[in-house]
Amino acid sequence: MRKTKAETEQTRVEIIDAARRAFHKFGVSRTSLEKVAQMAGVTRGAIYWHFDNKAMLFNALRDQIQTTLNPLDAGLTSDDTPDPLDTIEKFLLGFIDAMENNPLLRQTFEIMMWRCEYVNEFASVLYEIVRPRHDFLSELKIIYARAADRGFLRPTLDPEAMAYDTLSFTTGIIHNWLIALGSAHEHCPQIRASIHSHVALRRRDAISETD
Amino acid sequence: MRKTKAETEQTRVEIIDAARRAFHKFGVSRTSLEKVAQMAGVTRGAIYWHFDNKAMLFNALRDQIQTTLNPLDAGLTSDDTPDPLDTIEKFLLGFIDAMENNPLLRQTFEIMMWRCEYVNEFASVLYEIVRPRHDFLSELKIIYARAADRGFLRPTLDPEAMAYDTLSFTTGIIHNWLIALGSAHEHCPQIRASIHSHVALRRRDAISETD
DNA sequence: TGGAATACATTCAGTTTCGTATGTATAATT
DNA sequence: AATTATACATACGAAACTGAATGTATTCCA
Repeated sequence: MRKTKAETEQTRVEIIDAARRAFHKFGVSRTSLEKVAQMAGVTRGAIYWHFDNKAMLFNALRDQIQTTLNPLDAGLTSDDTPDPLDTIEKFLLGFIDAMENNPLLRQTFEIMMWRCEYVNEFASVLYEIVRPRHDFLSELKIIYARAADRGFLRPTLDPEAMAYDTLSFTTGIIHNWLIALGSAHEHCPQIRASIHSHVALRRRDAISETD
Repeated sequence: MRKTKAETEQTRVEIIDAARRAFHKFGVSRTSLEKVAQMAGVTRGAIYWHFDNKAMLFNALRDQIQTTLNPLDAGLTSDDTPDPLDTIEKFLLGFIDAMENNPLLRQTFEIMMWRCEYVNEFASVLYEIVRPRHDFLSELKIIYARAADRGFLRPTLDPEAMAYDTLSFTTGIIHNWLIALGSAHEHCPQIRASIHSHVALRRRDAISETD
């Protein structure tokens, strides 16, 4: 029953895909590898061949979304717009877009937030959640400092404090938005307005403050 | 082996207490009722007497913190300060204080955020997480509208949008703060400054904007 | 083209956990 | 004081899950 390399990679992907659906439906703990195997159309033997255990399978599932996330990060890091605050706004909107249009990404985030218990072998995964947030914070500090330099940030505001504020805001909207999606699949249109007003609040020239 | 009513209530509390420590250490799914019983110094029989199953025990654990949360909510709802923005700031600071000083509260929040999978019988618990946030949002709308009425809010700002912003901010700081606490038990002093600046950003008379 | 490595499927032993059923000493009730 | 309801402890049956061990049909490589 040996497969060609392409077929092998195919089953690997199918296992990960099945695991994502299973984790999302039953939670990570309650999902047995037998269940994943059934949903992938294989047996546990196949899973144990590709992955050491459930934690490794979870990690593979998490790594999968990096392909989607990297271009977003690249857009944040590059300094290609004159107004750095636009960069932040575009990044946040892009993130929401990605979450709306990419069910794979959304499911993975929901699993990480509401369907996984970060203890024992999963405790280390928590670091993988902290790190991108920390990176995001670092990048925000740079961008806000740049915005201050170029005179786009309101003069009284401290770039570092604004970075913390935006990090918290971002964490919060994603959490609350995903909760809202979970309880009822509404489109939540005000989230984009919320992002816009969050950034606008920091701009030097607010709409009616024509100095 | 029948106990008096006071003793009965005592063991009930001890079971809940043990469950909290167990859930926090091992995660909800991986915590067997046998383990909880051991940590409480009883047998599973005692647990099944007081609670139908693990989900009910979890609910009891969640209800326990309401006693701590209610006074905070009361402080938010009451209109006893002239500046409504102060009410918001005080509430947020009070919440952080409570989390810092009350390990029971903190542990319970950590369990709800990182050590529970919201599926099947726990899916309904998610609603219990959504509801207080929704209530908080409603209250924020009222308070910001009041602040606008009394002239404390910067005129260009929409009270409703600000309510969403503050809800997201609050969700975010708590999440990020608890993550930071989990990875390393630092005091995170900038969180209070962050709260202050968040509210200050919405005030009509910012520090250097002496009109 | 034949042997070795591969990509699984199948089987097995062992542990863990749950819910319930039953036993029992004692407090509460009358 | 006898009875009943209570507050557990103990024992039992059944199911689920894991990791490893083994079997096997191919594919790859020399």
